[in-house]
Amino acid sequence: MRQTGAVHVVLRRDSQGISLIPLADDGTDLPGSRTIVAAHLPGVVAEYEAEHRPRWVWDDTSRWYPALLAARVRVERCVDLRLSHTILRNSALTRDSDLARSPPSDWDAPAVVPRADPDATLFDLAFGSGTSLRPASTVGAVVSPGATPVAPSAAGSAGPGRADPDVDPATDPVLEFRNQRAAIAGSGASGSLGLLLAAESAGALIAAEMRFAGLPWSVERHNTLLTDLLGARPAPGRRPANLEALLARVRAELDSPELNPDSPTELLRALRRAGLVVTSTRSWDLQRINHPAIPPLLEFKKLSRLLSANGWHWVDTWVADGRFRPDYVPGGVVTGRWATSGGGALQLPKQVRGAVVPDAGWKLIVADAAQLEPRILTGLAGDQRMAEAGRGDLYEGIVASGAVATRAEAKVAMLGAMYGATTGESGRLLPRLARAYPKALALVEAAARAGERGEIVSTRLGRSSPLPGADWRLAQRDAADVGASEADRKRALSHARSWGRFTRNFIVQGTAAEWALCWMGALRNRLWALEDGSATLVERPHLVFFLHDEVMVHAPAHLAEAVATEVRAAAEDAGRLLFGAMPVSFPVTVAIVDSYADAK
DNA sequence: TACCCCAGCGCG
DNA sequence: AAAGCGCGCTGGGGTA
Repeated sequence: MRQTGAVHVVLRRDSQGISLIPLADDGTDLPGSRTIVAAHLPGVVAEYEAEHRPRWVWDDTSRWYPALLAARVRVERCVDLRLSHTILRNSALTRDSDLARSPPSDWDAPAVVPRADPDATLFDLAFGSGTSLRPASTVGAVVSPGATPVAPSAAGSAGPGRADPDVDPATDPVLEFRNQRAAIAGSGASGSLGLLLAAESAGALIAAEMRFAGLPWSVERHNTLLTDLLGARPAPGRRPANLEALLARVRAELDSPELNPDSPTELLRALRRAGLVVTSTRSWDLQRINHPAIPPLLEFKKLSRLLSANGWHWVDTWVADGRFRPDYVPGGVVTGRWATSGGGALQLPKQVRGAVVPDAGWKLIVADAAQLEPRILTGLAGDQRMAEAGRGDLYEGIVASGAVATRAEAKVAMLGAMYGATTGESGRLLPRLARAYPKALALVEAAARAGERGEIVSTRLGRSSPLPGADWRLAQRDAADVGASEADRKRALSHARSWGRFTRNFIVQGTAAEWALCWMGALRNRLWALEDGSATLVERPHLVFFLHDEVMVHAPAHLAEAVATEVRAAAEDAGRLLFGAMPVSFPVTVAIVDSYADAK
């Protein structure tokens, strides 16, 4: 890999514009620091990117990167200081660092996502600091124009990072970067932590790029789909015809002409008045009841859900120019999984996936990591026998080993092991799984016991679970008191067990999230390398969707097979990155399709 | 009016 | 033949 010039370049908003501050790996100053006006940033970043391929260091990817992408500038790598800070703040590996011992700061606050402001320019949204960078200064004199660098200061810890008296030390990315490098260096696990932070930061780039590119969405197909199921789009405030008809049947059968089925209490009352024994209005519970009102009611619930969650209003709000652009939130879940904000991108029902279609001449490549979490557990535990069972279909392999009789049993038992099932079929099968795969089961059991004691557990790369909350500790304390009642002890035990199920799952879900980040990061690099030339991100094969253990690439049709190959290769990359020589396999199913609905 | 919580259901 | 993890969103229903 070509590596000239600075390894890291910090971007910092200063009173005079934006400073670019080159730093060595350990955070010490390198020559070449300069300050530019915000409007020049994309051009300057593009220059650096072409010449030095630095790792950009910034406070929030979601704040800097969208405007760069809008200016057709893609960066190869970055350090997202806020996401990194959160990991280092909580990791057991860095618990003795200055960073972890310092009081909460601005770096612990959630990212400030710039909200749409009709009067703000693109650059205000991305780079405006609110005080030091109002439009007047943006259009003013260039502080340090073009390629003329500001005179470099001598290398040392007190260089450009403190040169600007207007920079608040509490939010200075240079100081924060140095703190983080020190925490990593002192952790004794700089390899895995470094990989984790690189993967997390790559994820932040991908999240911004996926939002920029958008998920190809056919409003027309979506409308057809809705109309077939619900009837034509109704006037505002009215129900579609099919829904209205179903509701009429339900009301008639329950003899409740005014019934609002969206109100659980009202519905429960109506069902009881009709002589039914019900304690909830959940579809799953209602299914078992034999009454003529139930089938239309279940159908109504299903379609009503579609209408409210992904109906015409949803399309109007979230789909524009043939693209669905959700707000991805990397690290939004404690386990390290992504969350989304708005649009419900991680809950796209199968019902509407037919509306996800590629552009003309393009394909969607949909890939799914098969049985990811059990395989992650295999690697975490170093369970050779489970690795052996997982050479093909893992569940069939478990059956072949003689542990259980059917594939369905193997699946239920594995889920129970990872979630902490105690009763039912899953709980019943667990001992048999434990006999066949003692190493794997011992690992999740140990994580559960740690959680029950209120301790922290960590993923493969070093993301640690939070401590239980105040009410949890209170419950344990009350139960330990001499005057504790039986109810107190039961409550404490229930809390403890519950937290144990969380920590049990945390190590698996969290390590799976790390695997997925490595998979996507590797895939992103591989996709970029597929084509040369000046084509921008969305003119090349690019990621458009991510769903925990599933990715989607939008690519020109002639490259679809090549993309499929890279997707598989990237999965192998991820397995090696996390588990090294451990022979655990991560097969992926890949579908090249003209609609998301046609994948698996 | 604004906000919070719950029930229910979608996804992995 | 169904209880065990992690989420976000909607509509109802309550409170301030």
